[in-house]
Amino acid sequence: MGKHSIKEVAKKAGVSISTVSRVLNNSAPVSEKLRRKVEKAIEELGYYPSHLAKSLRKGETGTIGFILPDITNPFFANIVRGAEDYLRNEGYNLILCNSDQNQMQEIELLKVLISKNIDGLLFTGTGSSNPLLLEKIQHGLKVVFLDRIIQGINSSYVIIDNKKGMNLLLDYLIGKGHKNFVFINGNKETFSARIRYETFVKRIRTENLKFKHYFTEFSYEAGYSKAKKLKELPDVILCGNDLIAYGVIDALEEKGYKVPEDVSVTGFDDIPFSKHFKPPLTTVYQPMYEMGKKAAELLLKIIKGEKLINKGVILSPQLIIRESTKEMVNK
Amino acid sequence: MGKHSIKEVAKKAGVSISTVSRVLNNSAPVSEKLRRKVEKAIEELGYYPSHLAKSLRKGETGTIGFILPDITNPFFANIVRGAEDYLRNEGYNLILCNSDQNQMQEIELLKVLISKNIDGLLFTGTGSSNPLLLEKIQHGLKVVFLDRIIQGINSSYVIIDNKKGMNLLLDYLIGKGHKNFVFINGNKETFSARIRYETFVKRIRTENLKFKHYFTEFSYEAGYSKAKKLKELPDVILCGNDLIAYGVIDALEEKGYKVPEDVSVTGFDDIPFSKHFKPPLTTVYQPMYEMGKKAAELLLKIIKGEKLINKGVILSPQLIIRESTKEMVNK
DNA sequence: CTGTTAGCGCCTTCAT
DNA sequence: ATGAAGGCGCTAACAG
Repeated sequence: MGKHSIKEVAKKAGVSISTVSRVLNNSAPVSEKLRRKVEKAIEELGYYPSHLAKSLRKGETGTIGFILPDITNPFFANIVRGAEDYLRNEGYNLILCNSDQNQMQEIELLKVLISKNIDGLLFTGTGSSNPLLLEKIQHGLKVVFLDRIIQGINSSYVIIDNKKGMNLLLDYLIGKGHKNFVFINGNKETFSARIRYETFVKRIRTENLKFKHYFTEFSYEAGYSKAKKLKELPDVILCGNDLIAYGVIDALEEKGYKVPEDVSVTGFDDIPFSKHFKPPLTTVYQPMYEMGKKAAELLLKIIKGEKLINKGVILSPQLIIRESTKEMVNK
Repeated sequence: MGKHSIKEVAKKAGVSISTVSRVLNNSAPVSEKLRRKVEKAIEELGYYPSHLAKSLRKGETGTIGFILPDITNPFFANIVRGAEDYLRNEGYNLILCNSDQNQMQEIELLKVLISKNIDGLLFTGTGSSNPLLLEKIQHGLKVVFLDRIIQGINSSYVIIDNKKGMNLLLDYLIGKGHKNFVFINGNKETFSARIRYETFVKRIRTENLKFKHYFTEFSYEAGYSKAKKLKELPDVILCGNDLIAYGVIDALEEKGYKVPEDVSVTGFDDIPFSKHFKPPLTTVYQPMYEMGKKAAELLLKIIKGEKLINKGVILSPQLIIRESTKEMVNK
């Protein structure tokens, strides 16, 4: 593809390569005459500068890595979109990596990305500590944690206020008379799952209500199989995310129960499809696109060495009441 | 982050840089003694080779570009997952770019990716011709078109048999007694939309049935607003993809119609949520993950210069009958 | 088997 | 304002 180097341009224009470089980057004054010659040569050759060589020289690649569990989950897809839009506008590209929450995988990916000299990393991983990542951060790797923080790593992050989200949900549910709770949560190691768990238990206890809690996985299948095994129905089943809720509802209906008549079900995330689910899902909205965008913004600031006012951003969730929950009549 | 070069390793190990390079790449025999020294030095320094420098030297970056309309659409997210899984396994990374079907954007993205020396490109763009892309291909850029072919560009591709998909759907619908059709299709410029359109019209005409056809966009909103404006109801509304169908059904229900009692509605793609939609969507399944995987596979073969048996891959769609369609009783 | 050397394409002093 | 030269980190001849 029109593989030309700055050298050829220089030759064709009858100038030195430094002059070409100067007009290319406007890094120093160049006489009108030479500038025109160079521009003409560039035009005729269809020359593009090699970002690669520039990267090697300058130590910046203009690419950001993004390690996340699974792009197939709309929650992450929307986050990625927010990040990519912002980065693209700022002249950066995104290398996307699916980790399936597998720490080994995360480490491999991290090695590759670093060896490709990414300028920074967006990281949505498991919550367990990650020694390699920790080390790299200490050695200067720029990273913003997205949606999930890792214990023992002091770095920038963009998360939502999980405590608030859970309490919003509980306020509503308790207000509607629910007294007996089951919480089918996501992965135990995941930051947000833990926070929500703690908030949930604390609140339920102070209110003196009944509950059961299970850590599973953030997937449709996990919700489905857990719900299949449920012996008795509570007033409401809280789910770690919308995907789990989908699985739970499907399983429940297969067992002959009606949602919300027989049991209320709630999700978490409000991915775009939850509005169209049968029944439309009561859930907690997370500003996914904005999370991605804010994280990208923050990362770029860090890369550019700006003094940060806030090293972390905490976004607000929002309660979305739809039709998978009901008012408890008596009890 | 532990910025060490091969030079430092060489120095520390007391050997030449070529020896280091040799043990790194196993590119030539090295005595056990030196090898051990080098390995020790690498270990102690925490050295990683710079993929960047290697890329510059070898002219290969081990990264693939993927230009697609919108990762937020599960259809593409699943394709991407298939591609990324395969590529990661083969030691490649994916740079993800959302184009929003905007040709200007596509061209900008293409320029950036080329200047970053991608080894190949996965492209899901508009159907209109793209002069820059055409030129780059002629100059040796390796690309595989995914889901959509561009007129006048002779390159490799992975698509599904849209004709078959449409006919499967029509077989079923006609068999169930539907006689009056509306087709709310996606973007006019899109390859698959055009093929389906042609197949549809041809078939409906030979069967001597009634129809109307509209090109819109592949989105929920497009389906919603088009359905809102529909004056009279046909027996069935075919939709260009599942997203459009979601919008159509929602609009219909807001107008007080029931699906499928008052009108059948079908989608196309079978994204994972269509099974859970209210009502569960009758649609045409496309093997998304496999499409991405196959495309990645094909691209890598091309990059490695293998002689191809098939320059294109056509995958088979599958009719998925659920509850958004019905048997017509009389008429 | 091992070391020296010449670039890959670019930016950046340093002279002029 | 312009050019020459060095080097970013690496691989691939080429000697020895």
